[in-house]
Amino acid sequence: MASAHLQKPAATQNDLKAMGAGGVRQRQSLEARHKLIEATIFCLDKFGYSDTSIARIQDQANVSRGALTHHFPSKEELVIATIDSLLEKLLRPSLPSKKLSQTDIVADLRWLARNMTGTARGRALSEVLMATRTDKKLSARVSARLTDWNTKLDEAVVGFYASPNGDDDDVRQIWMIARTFMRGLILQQPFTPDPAQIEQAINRFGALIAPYLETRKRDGADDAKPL
Amino acid sequence: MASAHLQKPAATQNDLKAMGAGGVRQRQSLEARHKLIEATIFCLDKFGYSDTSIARIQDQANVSRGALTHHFPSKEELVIATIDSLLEKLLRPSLPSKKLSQTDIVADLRWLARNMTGTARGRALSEVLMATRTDKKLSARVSARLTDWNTKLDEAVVGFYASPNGDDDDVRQIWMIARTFMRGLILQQPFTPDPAQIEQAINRFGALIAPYLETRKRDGADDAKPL
DNA sequence: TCTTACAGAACGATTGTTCTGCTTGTAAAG
DNA sequence: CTTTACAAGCAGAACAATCGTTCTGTAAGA
Repeated sequence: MASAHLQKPAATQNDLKAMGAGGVRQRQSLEARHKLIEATIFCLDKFGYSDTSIARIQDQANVSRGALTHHFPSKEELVIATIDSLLEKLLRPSLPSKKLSQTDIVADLRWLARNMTGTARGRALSEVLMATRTDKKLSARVSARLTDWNTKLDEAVVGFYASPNGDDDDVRQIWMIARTFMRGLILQQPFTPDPAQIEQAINRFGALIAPYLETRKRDGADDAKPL
Repeated sequence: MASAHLQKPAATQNDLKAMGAGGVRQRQSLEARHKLIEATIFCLDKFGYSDTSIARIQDQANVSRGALTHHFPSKEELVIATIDSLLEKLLRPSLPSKKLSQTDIVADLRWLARNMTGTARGRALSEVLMATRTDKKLSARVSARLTDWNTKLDEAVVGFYASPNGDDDDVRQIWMIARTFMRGLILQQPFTPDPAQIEQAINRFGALIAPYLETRKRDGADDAKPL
């Protein structure tokens, strides 16, 4: 029989905060898992997917090799748990200070760009996305999660924006294009090292799609911000 | 003193054709280099950057280990030569059958998408681009080539397209955005596996930028097609 | 004759995984 | 409330496999 923690989803900060009690054992376990996932994200961002080795991760996490293999019996498990963590955090970014602008779509796009290319989490996700292209084993295990996540995102987006012609599908498509453009920035950066030029391109892109979007009247929960 | 072939640029098909004569020795050398570079591109596309090892490349190229290390004393040299080859071919795509449409910008964009995400060369380039983000040694050696290539591309683009308001810089920016979007498609694909949806997004993106571009009257050489 | 082109063994370093042992929280039995 | 048994959590050695590089030796064109 598999141990309990292996069937649990990835440990997150929320989880850690949520369970102040609940057993010393379980708490330590979740803490270790969390540390390892954070270390993996750090390494993916700093060293890239190919140079993110088990040794480097356990080094960064200050965790013994035995502890690592105990929580994640294979590297694949660790990567998948990391992806889960990345997706969850990217879907519910905790930005209590800066809410949706609701008026300036270009400003929202800038926030989106910063979230996807200007943070370690965003870059780490890009690294694993690139890896899933060729790693079929990994792809088989995460593709469902990715498409699900994308669908959830679409729903969230439609909750925030509307099309002038009332077509929700067009809103979804426009934002899918926006996300694609943002992801492309990571691959375009080697060609265009000047940050100012990148920023101008983001603004210009925002101007291109702004006519086809309008913010929807908010009528309730404001816990999430769409990517 | 370094050997002559190390100072030469990457061997290309053009080079091979150009020098039918020129010494058996040099010819064999260029041929081996070409085979190795092509094998590297194949492996980058099929296995990804992290799983593209020397052993796999020499296996794919049907070349001995000694030959490989002779032509490329380090893996970095091979990767750089491969990048050079990729950039050159992508700047001068030999498409004698299908010339620039000159009228349908969306069709040109589709061609661009196919070239960047639908070919082994395009995907291989994406792999190394992702690698340069974290591999500082590699980045230091290729960043100048990439920015130069980008500039050349801008010039070519301006030769083909114009802005309705006459601002060439705007043409450059629009096409830079287009290239960025295309690159993003590779990273977006795991989220959107449906090819039809991708194609629709490409068409929609084309419609977004088409109003800001018009084809320039061609007045001469039609050897190159801009990316 | 001498350098280029190649063949292939050998190298230490590092990869991810498996294994054995030890500590300790925890829950059931007394 | 103790005691006891057992699994969870963890430490670290050992593993074969593979990584990229370096080396020595051979064949052949210039």
